[in-house]
Amino acid sequence: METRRVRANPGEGGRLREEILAAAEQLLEATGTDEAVTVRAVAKAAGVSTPSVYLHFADREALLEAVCFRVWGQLEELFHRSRVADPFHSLGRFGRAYVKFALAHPVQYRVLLMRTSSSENPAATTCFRLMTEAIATCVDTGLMRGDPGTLALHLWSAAHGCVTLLITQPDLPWPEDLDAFIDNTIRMAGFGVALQSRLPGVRTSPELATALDHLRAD
Amino acid sequence: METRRVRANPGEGGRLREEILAAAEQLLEATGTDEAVTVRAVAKAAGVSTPSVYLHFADREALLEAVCFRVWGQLEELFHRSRVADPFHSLGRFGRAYVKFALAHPVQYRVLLMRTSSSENPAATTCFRLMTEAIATCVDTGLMRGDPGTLALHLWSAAHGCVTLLITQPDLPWPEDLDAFIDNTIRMAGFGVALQSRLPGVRTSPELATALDHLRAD
DNA sequence: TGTACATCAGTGAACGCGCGTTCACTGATGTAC
DNA sequence: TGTACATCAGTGAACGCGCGTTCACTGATGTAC
Repeated sequence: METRRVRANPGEGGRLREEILAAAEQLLEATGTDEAVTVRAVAKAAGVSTPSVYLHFADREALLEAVCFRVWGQLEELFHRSRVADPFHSLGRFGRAYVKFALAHPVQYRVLLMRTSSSENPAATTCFRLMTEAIATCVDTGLMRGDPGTLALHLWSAAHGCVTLLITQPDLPWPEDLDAFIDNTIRMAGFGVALQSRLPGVRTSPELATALDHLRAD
Repeated sequence: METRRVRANPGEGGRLREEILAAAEQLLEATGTDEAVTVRAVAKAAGVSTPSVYLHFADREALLEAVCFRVWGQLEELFHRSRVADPFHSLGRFGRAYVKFALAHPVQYRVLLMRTSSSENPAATTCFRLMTEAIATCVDTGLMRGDPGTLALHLWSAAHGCVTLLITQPDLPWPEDLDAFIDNTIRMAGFGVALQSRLPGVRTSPELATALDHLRAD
């Protein structure tokens, strides 16, 4: 940013805040790591002196969180748009949307959900709520059994594991058709949760094979 | 460590290496974060000057990796001991062992599997191999269908997701009986993988409900 | 219309910190003669 | 048995760095009289 910044007039101080956020986000996505988001680097990228950042953010951590939440807000709307009539189908669409959203914003995902948050974590809370709402409708129809919150944690584990393995271990032998893999991960979780609540005692292959054989009746 | 260190004689220089590793591991587990494992802190904890660390480790990163691999080596033997005759039952035992091992060493797990490793990651490679071997026997018996490697990635995603969510988001409303939750996560993954490969077209509740109804024949 | 003043967005310079790493050195031990 | 020397585990002091953060300050704008 070599062009001379135009100073904001009194009353429009919030303008710089947006410029700082944009610069920080760009820096975050360009470097791929939050370590690059130093107060100095952000200020430089925004074409402003370092102390100016402190006019709008209490400290580095507050800036970093604000940047990550900026994109996170879109997730809720994404879930809304994914909703369809059938609850199980909806659940699958939520899961796929979640994974793809996370993979589209890997650094933000890392900051928000892969660090131990010191205080309460609104990102995690939002995720949990969305997952729970989605699964509650499946429980209502009798398709699944048990506490929606706990079932949601199961489903979320699967989606979260898929995302985080993909992000941090790109060198693993991932299948070529990644969309299909994600799809199957979500289906695995959905099927697994449904089936598991109906076969509480099953632990061995013969028992499971017998149970699954009944499905061939179709 | 206030007691005066006894200097190693020529030929037994490797002794300090072990003492440094032990000190670093203790530091890692006591603080709960790898950020606390600085060269200076480790040297101090080992009762030795800072440059001495460089006699045995190329740099800080090499030290950190060595510390984490120290405990990781136990995982393979743990899998060996978990093996039982029935492959599906084995798979479940592997999964539970994996999750519990990871939760017993959360900081090492974080360093080895929750950071993007610059070079090849032996920890991830080992995990993948163990999972694939375990699932291959299930495929051999016809219980599951598909590429063992890909199925292993599905299973691993579920276990990994469960571990990482538990580690990084302890404030979520986890069920009181955590053992049962872990157990169900693993069963969900196992059931899910098996069922998913047999019902490739299912996407909606009515279809799944019909399929599951057949299981009630037992 | 002109002027003194209050407001406040933004700055330059500096503080202090802990870090990874390097360098020339020490000094106890084992060994060759 | 005594002595000179090579070996090598371990050290003290320092270098340079980038960081987060603070402080006293500037200077353009809007406003009251």
